[in-house]
This record gives sequence, C-alpha cells and structure tokens, in this order.
Amino acid sequence: MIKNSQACRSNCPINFVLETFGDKWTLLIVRDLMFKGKQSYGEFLASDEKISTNILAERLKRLEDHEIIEKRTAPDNRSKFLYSFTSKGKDLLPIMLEITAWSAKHDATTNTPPEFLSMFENAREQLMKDILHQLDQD
Amino acid sequence: MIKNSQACRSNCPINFVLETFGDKWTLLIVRDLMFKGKQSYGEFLASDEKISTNILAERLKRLEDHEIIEKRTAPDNRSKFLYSFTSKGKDLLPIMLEITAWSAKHDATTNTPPEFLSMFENAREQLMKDILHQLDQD
DNA sequence: CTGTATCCTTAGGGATACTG
DNA sequence: CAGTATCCCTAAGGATACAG
Repeated sequence: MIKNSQACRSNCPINFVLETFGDKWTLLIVRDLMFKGKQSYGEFLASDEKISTNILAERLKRLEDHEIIEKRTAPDNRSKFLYSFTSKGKDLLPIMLEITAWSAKHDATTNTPPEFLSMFENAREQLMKDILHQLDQD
Repeated sequence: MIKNSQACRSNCPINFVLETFGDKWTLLIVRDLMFKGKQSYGEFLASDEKISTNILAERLKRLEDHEIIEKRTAPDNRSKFLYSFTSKGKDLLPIMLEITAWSAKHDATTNTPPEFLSMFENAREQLMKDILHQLDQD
C-alpha cells in the first residue's frame, strides 16, 4: 500500500523533488526509462544495481501516482506491460542531463556513455534555440 | 563516525550523485548555502524542515569529505565556523536551477521565490553566451 | 512475465541531554 | 555557538517464496 499523504515538510521546490526522488532507487528507474530504452518490469529488474522486486514495484507505483510515468499493456502481448513517461516525466530531462554532466566532470570513476554527453549537448543547443526564439518574440 | 567505504553499486553517473545526495536532507543544506545565504551550523539548523542536530552534523561532515563544501573559522570570531562551496559544489548550480524550474512548473503548491526564477533565467542566458562563444571558436 | 506477500535486518532519523 | 552522545523507533530495503 502506498501512502498518499506525504509529510510535506515545506513548500520549497527543492524539498518538493526530494519528496519523490529523495531515495536511492527512484532516479535509477527514471534513468533506465530515459536513457537505456527499458520499458518493462523485467528490464528494470535487470539493472546493475540489483533492485529487489518489492522495491521496484513500490517505486513504479509511486511514479505512476505522481504522474511521472504511465503504464499500458503491450500491443502484441496483453500480459506484458510497458512503462513510459508522461510530459511531466519528460521534463525531467534537463535535470538528468545536468546531473550526468556534473558526475562526468567530478568523478573520474564514473563511466559516462558517450551518447549521454552528445545528448546533453543536443539538449543545450535546443535550449539555446528556444531562448533565441523567445528573445525574437520580445 | 562516517563511513568512507561506500557500496558503489555501479559506475553510472546518476548513481554517483545518489551516493551523495540520495537522502532527504543533503540537498536542503546545499539549497540553504546556495540560495538562502546561510553559512553557519546554527543557520542551517533553523530551516523550515527542522533537521535535527546529529543529522545536520553528519551531513556537513559528509559534504566536506566529498569536497563539496569547506569549513573555515569566521574572521571575526574564532569559535564560529563558516561553510562555503568548493568549485565542485558551485558546479551544482545548474542542477539546482533545473530542479527548481521543474518544481515550479509541475507543482502548484510549491512556493518558488522570485529570485530563484530570475537567477535561473540569468544562468540560462549565461549558458547561451558560453555556447555561442564556443561556437565562435570552431 | 509481472508482480505480492512475508520475514527479517539495518540504516535513517527524531528527541533530547550534554559538552568544549 | 557548534556540535556529541544516547536512546529509541520507524521506515527502508534485502532475500526469497509464492501467485495470477
């Protein structure tokens, strides 16, 4: 059972994300869904960090409750389920990219796949375009 | 006592930040130091979220061990200590700004101070300049 | 394949008294 | 002022067996 009533220690935006992502596992699921092409329970379960079945199920449900991911049945197999991001979930991309960039810069042991960094540069370019476009409007 | 030997579940950059920030308190200290002008133990202690003394002390030590913050004695008062960011700590700014932006967009109850958002826009503009400058180099 | 249920252990954390 | 030291308790999480 998932508790809907969260403590809500404050109305700070930093604290707000901690209420959802302030644990050791949730962000890894987001990573797998965002960067590793994983979509199913079994795929998430097979990650390097060895999450256990009950924790994974609880986190998936929580992310669904928070409307960060959605669950649907696979088109070909009705007993298989696929998870995907909502738009709210997709909006986590800039955060994930900045986290990746920070780790790549400050931890030599971190193994950052090249596609991470190229994706990051692409996103920053897109950001630049968005801002330029916005400036044109003014 | 702080354990130096971390589990290090994987070499993933997302997992790397979780080893340091994957709890409910650490990021709040970063926030107070970065956005609220707090520098001392007593100031951190007085935050809305009511961190307890032992937890705060442990987290400050941990951030120091990870070379994200530094501790020095106050110039005027030798029994007072001031915490400040290392360059590694300052590099957390883009992450913090993106987190703030995400919360501001997706949570109506979040109370985001205006200075947060203006600071965010400034940082994005600076980022744009950096990219343009970099493009000129090529 | 996608989870539940259960057991059990440990780590995280609140409260509070105390110290240099 | 800036922490330590304890006590205690709950929640988080690992392992594993089982189920639709």
